[in-house]
Amino acid sequence: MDAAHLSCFNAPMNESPRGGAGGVEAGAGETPTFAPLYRQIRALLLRGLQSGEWKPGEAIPSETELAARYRVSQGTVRKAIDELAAEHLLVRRQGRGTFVASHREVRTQFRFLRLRPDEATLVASDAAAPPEGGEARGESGPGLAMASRVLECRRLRAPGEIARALGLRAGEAVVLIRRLLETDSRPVVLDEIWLPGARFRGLTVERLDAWHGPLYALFEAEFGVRMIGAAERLKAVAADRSHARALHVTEGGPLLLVERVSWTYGEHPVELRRGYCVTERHHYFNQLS
Amino acid sequence: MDAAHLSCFNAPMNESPRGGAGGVEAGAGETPTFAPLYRQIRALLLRGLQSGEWKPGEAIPSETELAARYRVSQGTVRKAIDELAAEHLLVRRQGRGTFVASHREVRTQFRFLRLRPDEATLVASDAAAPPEGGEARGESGPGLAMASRVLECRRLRAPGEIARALGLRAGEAVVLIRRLLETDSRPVVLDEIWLPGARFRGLTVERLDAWHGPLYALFEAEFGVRMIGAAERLKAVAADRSHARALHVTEGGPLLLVERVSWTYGEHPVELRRGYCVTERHHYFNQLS
DNA sequence: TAGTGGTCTAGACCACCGT
DNA sequence: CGGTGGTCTAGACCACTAA
Repeated sequence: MDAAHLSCFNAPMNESPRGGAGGVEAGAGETPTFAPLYRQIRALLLRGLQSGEWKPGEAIPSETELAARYRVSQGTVRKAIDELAAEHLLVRRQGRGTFVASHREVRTQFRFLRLRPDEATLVASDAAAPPEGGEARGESGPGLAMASRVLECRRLRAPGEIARALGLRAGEAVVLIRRLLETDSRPVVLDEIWLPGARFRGLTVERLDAWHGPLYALFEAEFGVRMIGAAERLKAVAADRSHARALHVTEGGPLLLVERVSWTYGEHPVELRRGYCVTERHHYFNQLS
Repeated sequence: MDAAHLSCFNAPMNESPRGGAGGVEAGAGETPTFAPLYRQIRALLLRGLQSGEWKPGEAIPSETELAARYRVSQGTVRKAIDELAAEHLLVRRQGRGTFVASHREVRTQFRFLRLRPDEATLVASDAAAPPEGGEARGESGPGLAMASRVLECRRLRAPGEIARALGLRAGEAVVLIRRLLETDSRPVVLDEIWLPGARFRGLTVERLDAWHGPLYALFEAEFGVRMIGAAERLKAVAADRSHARALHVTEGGPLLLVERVSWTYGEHPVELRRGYCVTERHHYFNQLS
């Protein structure tokens, strides 16, 4: 990671024809072929994150140091970091530094868990940052920590439909996890999780059982796969016999089906998940703005 | 709106003890009692929006003019506007100016309509701004324009539960709208919409029938109520007899229930909505990031 | 006390837009 | 062409954090 990667002339603006609203040619055949400086810095930071140069939970270099390294002003680095922080890829902490976001932190761990008990208040003031204090409390917060019981975890060849969603060729190896989430030993969610086999070698039932905490934290810590985004589709469906038995509901009763494709850096899909949820005492929460 | 509203000493920073990370005392008993300058500017802009000084679709003064008016630098105004633009309250248009967001624009009109036909692609590249061209096309885009058939619109006294959600006293006047959304003359959503009577005087079936376009655009244009956010709860429920008849589904079959509380400026709730959706050919879409 | 992110300013130049 | 937002810089000072 060096200033040489920057595809522009990096003298101070007053002496160069660079500045302004436009930008400069992007390096190495990127799609836009033209981007402002701070987006190039952003791309460099992104590369560092993707390559594992800075790992989840670790601090990246200070703004001053990055500015010196890339030969740009601190303000430009700042704007690049601002964007990555807005996307929850980085977390800024005043006085301490800027850190790579991690699913092991309580802060972010509920962004991907939208199922909540009905007692939670409807009017959410999540938008504003919370008072930044309850970081150590283990399991309160908006979502509830549900107990996970892994039913199976096996490797098989990807059916066409799964392969398509994960960007694999049909027949490539995938991992299938089936698990049950429960509260008060009442089953709430039946999950079916598909992962590309290549990235998740060595993922077994034992490994899953030994892990206490969010699944994505395991993926990040053990397999270097950090989930950064997902798209979900929700439907109401009727429970079939197997669902009914696993979830202790009547056959034909209503279930909330949540289909999710989640991705890592570069919008590369790495998980397909189907969750069948009992919504008698829980609901899926969403905030529009 | 005048510089006098600013609760701080507005000389250039080098001559004043203001600058820095902290901020200055907020005016008139606000909650935080302390906020950086750009947040005060933000609050002033917000006040202008809320008071109707600048109406949806109109341009607000230029950054330069606002900077002069409030006696701060353009960068500070800029940061305030950045936040409001990120919350979709303002829309920046290079070369033209900054405009008050409006539900009449196609751009924003699908942010509150999450139900989509199943044919829509799952992997969404919504995150990046679209190539900014198809602004005039009427009804393509991610969501589909469903035909609305108003079943009833009447005024009544708010039941306790409704009053609580809308921040009213039980028994205050509310408007109840019931409507059916359909595609290809197939019913898809049965909506039940509760509004505070005081803000929506003169809302009738005729008024609704005469309006072609999003409901929120009507609210904004005719009643000066601009929706800026909402919280939703989703559940899977079994269709009762009346739902079954209205939606042409079998009694007991699965329906997606979407409960929504939406609010205007100041997070003041102004709508409670319950939608029962048939998800045979449609799904609720959500993007996590 | 030294280092970090956070705020604010001032000024330059640019791309875009309507006229 | 003049005005608007968009980018970039340089430098100052502040609040917060850890040693």
